[in-house]
Amino acid sequence: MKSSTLKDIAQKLNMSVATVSRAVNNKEYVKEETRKRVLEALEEYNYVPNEVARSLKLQSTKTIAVILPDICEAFFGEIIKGIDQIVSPKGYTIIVADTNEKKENEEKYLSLLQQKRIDALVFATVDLSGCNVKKYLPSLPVIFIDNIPELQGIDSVTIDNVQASSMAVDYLFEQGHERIATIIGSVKETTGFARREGYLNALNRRAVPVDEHLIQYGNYKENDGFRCMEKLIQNIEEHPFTSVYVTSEKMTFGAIKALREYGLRIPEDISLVGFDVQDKAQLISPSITTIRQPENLIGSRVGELLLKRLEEKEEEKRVPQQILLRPSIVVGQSVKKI
Amino acid sequence: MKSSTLKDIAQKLNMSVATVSRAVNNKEYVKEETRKRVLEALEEYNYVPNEVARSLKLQSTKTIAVILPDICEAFFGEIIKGIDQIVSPKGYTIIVADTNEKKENEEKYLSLLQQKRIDALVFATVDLSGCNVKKYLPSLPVIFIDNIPELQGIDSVTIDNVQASSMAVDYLFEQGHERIATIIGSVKETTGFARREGYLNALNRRAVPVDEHLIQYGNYKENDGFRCMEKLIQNIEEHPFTSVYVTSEKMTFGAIKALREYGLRIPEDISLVGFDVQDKAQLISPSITTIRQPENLIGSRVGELLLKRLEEKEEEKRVPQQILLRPSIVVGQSVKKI
DNA sequence: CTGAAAGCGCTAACAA
DNA sequence: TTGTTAGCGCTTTCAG
Repeated sequence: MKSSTLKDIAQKLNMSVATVSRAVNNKEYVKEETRKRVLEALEEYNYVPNEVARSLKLQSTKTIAVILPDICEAFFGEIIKGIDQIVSPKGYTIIVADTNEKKENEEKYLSLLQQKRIDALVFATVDLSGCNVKKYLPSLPVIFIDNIPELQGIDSVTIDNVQASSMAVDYLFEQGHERIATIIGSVKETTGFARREGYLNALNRRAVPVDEHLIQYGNYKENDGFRCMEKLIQNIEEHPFTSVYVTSEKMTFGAIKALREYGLRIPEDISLVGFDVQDKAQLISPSITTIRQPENLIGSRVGELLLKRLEEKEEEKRVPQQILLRPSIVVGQSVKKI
Repeated sequence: MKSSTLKDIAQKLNMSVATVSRAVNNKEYVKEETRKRVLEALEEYNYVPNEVARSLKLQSTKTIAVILPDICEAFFGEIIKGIDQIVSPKGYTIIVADTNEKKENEEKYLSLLQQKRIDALVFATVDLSGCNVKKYLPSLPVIFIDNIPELQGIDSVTIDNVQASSMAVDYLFEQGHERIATIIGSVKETTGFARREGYLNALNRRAVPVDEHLIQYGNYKENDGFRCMEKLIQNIEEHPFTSVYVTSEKMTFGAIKALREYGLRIPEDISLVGFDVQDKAQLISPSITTIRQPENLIGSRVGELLLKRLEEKEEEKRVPQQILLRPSIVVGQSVKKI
């Protein structure tokens, strides 16, 4: 059965569309009896509100877009769920745009979404210059997650990456490790930079000298983790270490493979702390001690900030927020006490 | 800078909105010079087409919704990517709705999406009666994936689940196994039913008698896998088996844990074939031999079917398609040759 | 409390 | 080739 419009209903009931509209939207100034008649008619004639028309009139689509590099990463999935929990009760829908880690796709989606007149944007960008969003920033609430571009006055929700690294290194210290190697992502990105800071801070706090050879830089891929670990192993004579802290999930996997390939056992020979390692099945052995981000919390904080921005009238006065959340450390069996 | 409308542009250029519209949309009947003037003005006055207005006029939002039970499952992530690859070049955007495996959320989203006037729907439902979509079916292309409700005349894209089970069981036969246990999902769902069929067929083809005690039924959760495996193990004296075929990823994990808990080694004591097991890091040992679905292909076939349906005029004549795709078997080290 | 009418931004039939 | 106009379905102001 075809659905009908307000006008259809109004005609059937011999009233004006204005009245029907008011009744539908539970507005005041409608006689109780009128409202009842309308509500019944809605059922009868199968009325389904047309959000498109409404959006056009109200200049708001009640739609939030999330642009992310890879929807298959459980990290983003959890965040989307967290956002959804908060915003969907308020009638917002989420559009997901997967860029496959390509900057040009970011551009493409940004333009497309602007045409679709989204109300707000959550952005996990790979373009740290952020130049491709700059033009939308004044007109649209944008919240960054994961990596944060080098822009002034933006909103973001992330974990405290400095603290994350400190937690990892402190834990290794507590277990008796002093020679701690690390594999870091690109320090051009905020995550990489901050995670190195946390590592250095933790060493400094204990007055442990930094051995630059124990710091390897990759680009978040599994391969980089492998390569970096390999390098560390090859130099282990001159630059010995008893443990390694790897700062992304994929690199952690790569590092583990390298250790296996070189016949080094975890944790007997080398202790390891990973990052973001998700082992739903708990089938990896030994189980990996890892830093974890509170994805769901990130999502709900994003959702809350989103709603706040959406309600604000004067966007000029908006004071940008950088929300930092606490990471946690999940202790497994990959670190040996010495 | 605020973006302008067709009307704005028309005024600046002293022409009618119709002409500007034609120029913008690359329609015919526009003098070359006029077109050029318009195109330049678009830049200058920062024109961004308003898809909302266009949707209202054209009665099409160029939006496809995907309703799924859990966006964190990589299975669905890959499918979304596959769909996106096909439909986004045609200007379609994807809305994702995560139901958290709850039927009531399906209802909620269905209604919401109807209001948003989506053009088509991809549905991984948990409601096998399918009653909640029935009312939309005539007016909207709907394609089912994963589970298929018991409805006549619907479109779907899935793997051939009968074949999947046959492949698993045949492989075990080839490795010398004759006493093959299995853990099956709910046979009320099409996936569970078909996977059991495949198992039974494979046994029949080799004239191996079916021992009903070797077939356990769970509900796709990890816990079910554990419980079923436990039951099999406890009855192993009266109903011996040398291998087990588990028909979902989560249940596979549960089964593995049960085997470990009972001190049974894989594959030395019991061989195992899993389903959908994704071991990106290849860190599970032994690596699991598993049936795999071609997620990306499922996605692109869905995308193609979607476009076809979207282009068709007369939906009355639509002949429903059930597309069955070939699963594959990934051989690991969890099956012992005997 | 209800109705008439304008208008959100766009497309397309029709007229010029 | 261009312009005029109606209208997609809705909300909201203003009058009644």
